[in-house]
Amino acid sequence: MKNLEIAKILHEIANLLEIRRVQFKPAAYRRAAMSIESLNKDIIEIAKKGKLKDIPGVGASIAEKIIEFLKTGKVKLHQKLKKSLPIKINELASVSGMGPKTIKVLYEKIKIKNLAELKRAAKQGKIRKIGGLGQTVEENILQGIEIVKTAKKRMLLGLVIPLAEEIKERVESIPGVKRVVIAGSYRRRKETVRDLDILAISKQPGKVVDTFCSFPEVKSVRAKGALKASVRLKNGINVDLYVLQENKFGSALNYFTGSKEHNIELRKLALKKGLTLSEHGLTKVKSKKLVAAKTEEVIYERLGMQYIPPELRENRGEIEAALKRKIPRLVTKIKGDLHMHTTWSDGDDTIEEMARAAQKLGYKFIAISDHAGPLKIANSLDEKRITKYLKAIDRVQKKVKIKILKSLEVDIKKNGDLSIKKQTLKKLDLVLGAIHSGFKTPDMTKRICTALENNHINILTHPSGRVIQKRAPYSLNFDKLFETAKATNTFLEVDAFPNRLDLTDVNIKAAIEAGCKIAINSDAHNINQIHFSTTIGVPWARRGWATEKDVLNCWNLKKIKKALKN
DNA sequence: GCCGTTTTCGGCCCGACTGTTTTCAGTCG
Repeated sequence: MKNLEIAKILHEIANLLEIRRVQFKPAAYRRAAMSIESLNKDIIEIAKKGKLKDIPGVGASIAEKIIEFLKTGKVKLHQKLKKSLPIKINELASVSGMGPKTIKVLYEKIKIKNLAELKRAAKQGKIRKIGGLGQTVEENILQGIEIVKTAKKRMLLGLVIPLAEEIKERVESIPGVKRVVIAGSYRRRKETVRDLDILAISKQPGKVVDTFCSFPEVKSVRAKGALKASVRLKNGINVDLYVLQENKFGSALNYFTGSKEHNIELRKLALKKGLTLSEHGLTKVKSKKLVAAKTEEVIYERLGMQYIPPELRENRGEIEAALKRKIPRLVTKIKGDLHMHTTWSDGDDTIEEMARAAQKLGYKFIAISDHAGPLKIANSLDEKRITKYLKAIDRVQKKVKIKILKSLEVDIKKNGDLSIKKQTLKKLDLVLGAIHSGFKTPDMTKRICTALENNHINILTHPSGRVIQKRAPYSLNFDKLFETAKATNTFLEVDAFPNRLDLTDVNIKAAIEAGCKIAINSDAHNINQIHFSTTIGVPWARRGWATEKDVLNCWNLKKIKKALKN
C-alpha cells in the first residue's frame, strides 16, 4: 500500500511550490494528497485499472506523477524542487507560526533546513535579528516546536469527552453566557481531536473572553482578542473560545464545525447561487443583504439542500447527496451491546455487574463474549471452563431482566480455523471471531475469509486490527472481505473502544454499500466502558452513513435471533 | 493543476488575529 507515501510527496510538492509563490497549484496538490490519504483502496490497484483520474483532485498531471512514482519510486518534479530548496519542508511547516514566507526567509538568511536547526537558531537568538521577525516570533517558534513534539498525538475522542464536557460547563457558568456548543472535529465525532472549539452566545463578548482566560485550569493564553481567545489548559488541551451574537449563531456553528473541506464546497455552491457564505452568515454577493445566519437548518435550506448531520461533513459525498435530498436517516441509538468481557477472561467486572450496568443504560440485551482460545494473556477460556462459564451466565440470567446472549470471542488461527470445537460453539447464541495474534500473517484476507467461509461466525470483531496511534491495520483486501461477509451472512463489527473504532468510518460506508451489515459494540472490559457503544460507536457508525436497518443491534431480539441463525 | 447545471477557459473560500511597522503582510482555522 503506497497511498500514504504518495500523499506525503504530494504534500511536499504543495509546500515547496507555495514557497516559490506559485499560485493555485499548491492547493491542487494538497487536495489530491488529502483525497489519497482517505482512500480505502490500494492506489496500486486503482492505477492498474487506469482509474486514477476518478480520485477527486487527481487530473492528468498528478495521475502521471503517481504512475511515475509507482514505476520508479520517485517523482522528478519532487526531486527537482527538493534540490533547489534542500530543506525538510513538511517538518518545518508543522510548527505553528511557520508559514512558507517565514520558512523561506529563514533558509535564505541563516540556512535553516530542519526542526533541530530551527530550535538551535531560536535558542541562540538568531531569528530576532532577521528583518520582519522579532523576539516574540522567536519565542513562539520555540513554543511551537514543543507543541509539535508533545501534541503530535491528537487525543482520542473517547478520552476527551469527559474533559470537554467539564470545560463546557465552566463556560456555561460565566455570567451573561446564553448557550455553549463545542464545534469542530469534536462535534463531527472524529476519532481524535486536536483542540476544542467552543462557541458561546453572549452580548458581552469582552467580559466572557476575559473570564475565560482567567480560569484556574488555563495554563497559558495563546491569543486573545475582543471576540475570541485561544488558551492551553493545564491538562494539555488547547481550547479556542468564540463569542457570538445569537442571530449569527447558525452560520458560526456551521463554519466552526467544519470540516474545512466541507465548508469550502459549501462556499463554492453558495457562489454559484450568487451568495457568499462566511461565519457571519449567508449574504447576497451584490447587495450584501443577509439571507440566513440564525440556524444551520436555514442555511442548508437556503442553499437548496437537506440539512447535513455534523458527522457527515467531511466532503465525502454528503453535499451531492443533500442536494438530491438523499441523506439517509442515520442510526441514532442501539437496543443492546453484543461484545463485552468479564472476570471470566480479561474483564474487571463479573457477568452480573456487567448485566446490571447495561440494564441501567437502558439496553434490552447484551452478549457476554469472553475470550476463548489459546490467548493466554487474556485468560482465555478453554473447552472445560466454557461449560462452567455458560452455566454461570444461566445463573445470572435468572436474577436480571436484561436478556443475556451467550457468546465467546474466538481466536481465528493462522490457517483460518477456529480455536474452539464446533460442537462447543453450537451451545452459544452467537459466535464472535477475532484475530488476536499473528498480525503479520502473509495473506490476512485469505485467513479471515477462510474463517468466515468454513465456520459459523456471526460477527467478525475489530476487522482491521488497528489500534489508533499505536498499531497500523493489517493488510486487508476490504472488497474481498465485504464480499465474503455478505455471502456468509457475517456481521462486521464497529468496535467502539476509543483506540479501536474498527471498522473505520470510510470502511463502514464501503461495507454498507457492498451490502454488508454491521454491529456496534463496546468491547467493554468493565462496567464503565459499556457506554462506548452508544457514546462513541453510534456517532462513529453515523460517520459511516449507517442507518438502523444496517445495524444488527438496532433490531429487536426476535429479528436478531433469526438473523443469527442464518 | 483541477474542474464544469454560468465555463473545455478562466476561475480557484474568507475573515480575525498577530507582530511589526505605522498601514499591512503573514498565518491560521
